[in-house]
Amino acid sequence: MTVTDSAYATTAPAAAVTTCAQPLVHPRPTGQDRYTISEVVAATGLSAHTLRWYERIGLMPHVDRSHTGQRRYSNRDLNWLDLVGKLRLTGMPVADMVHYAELVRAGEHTFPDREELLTAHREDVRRRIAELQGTLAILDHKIDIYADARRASERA
Amino acid sequence: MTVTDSAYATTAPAAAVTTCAQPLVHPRPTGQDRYTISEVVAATGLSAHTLRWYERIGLMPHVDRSHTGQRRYSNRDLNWLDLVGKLRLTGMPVADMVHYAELVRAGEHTFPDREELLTAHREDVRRRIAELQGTLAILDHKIDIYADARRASERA
DNA sequence: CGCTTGCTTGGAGTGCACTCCAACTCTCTA
DNA sequence: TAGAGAGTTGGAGTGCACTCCAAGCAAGCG
Repeated sequence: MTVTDSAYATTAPAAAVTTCAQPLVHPRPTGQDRYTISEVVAATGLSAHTLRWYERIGLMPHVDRSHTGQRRYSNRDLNWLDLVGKLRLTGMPVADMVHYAELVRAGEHTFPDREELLTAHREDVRRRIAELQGTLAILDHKIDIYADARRASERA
Repeated sequence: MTVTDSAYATTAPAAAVTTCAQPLVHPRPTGQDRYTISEVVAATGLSAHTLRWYERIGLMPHVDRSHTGQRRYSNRDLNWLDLVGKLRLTGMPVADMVHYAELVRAGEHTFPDREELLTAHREDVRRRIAELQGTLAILDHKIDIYADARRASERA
């Protein structure tokens, strides 16, 4: 297992799992390992623009090319995009994700830095969850008021 | 107590605020009902720019003015800004908040619309909490991997 | 051969939510 | 009376995360 294997791979070995009945998230278009950009668009929901932009800003490991210069994404790339998608969902700024990608490229000696970055982000996510739950209570309260008013007017 | 404009003009605006110990939520600078923009800045954490911008885009009810044309915010305005702040924390787009503000201005007959808007938003918030919790699990998993590596190297 | 489809590029444009600027007025204090 | 300091305005600028564009290349098909 190489450095990049462990680093860019988010979850299970994905290509091997073709027997899986209906993977809900990110169906891998073929069982193979060289996907065109449009296949990746279909698999990830990102636009081709965004995929190329991610590459330009250094958010992707080097994507392989066909003999005609077209991108060929590997399963590892897809796994990486999976992680990026999760981090993005949590509102991590792209700049931070780029930083993380740089750490991954730099090699195993950045493990502590990566752990720290993710731990800090986890704290952030926890804080946000708490925040959202607090707001949920306020929302409930206001909705109750409107619902009470509605029930009162329906009775009348 | 009759609150005249000149009475407020002579009151040093910031003086009252500097003493404030650190009440958790939105300390109301004076016990009164006509706050200057800088008092509202101190109370809400929003910038004066943002407060004026909120007004321009229709996110505020009409803010009262002093005889010299300066804004004087009421406690009701502060309460409204409080709600806006909560909604903003949950990532509600400003356009939606403006829509809600319009409904409020339109009167009580918009109660059902308001209830619907808030209910839809609550669903959104719930979805986001679930999303964040899902990501938390992935974060935990990756942090574990790095932590294991660190402990292994510390033992070695 | 021409046509369509899919991909390539750098750079420009978009939408959101602020954020700042220049030029001005008003009031208070020295 | 001069200057500091808080406030006013419309419009321009900023940063982020895309999103689109124009021009061009390569492969497959009739």
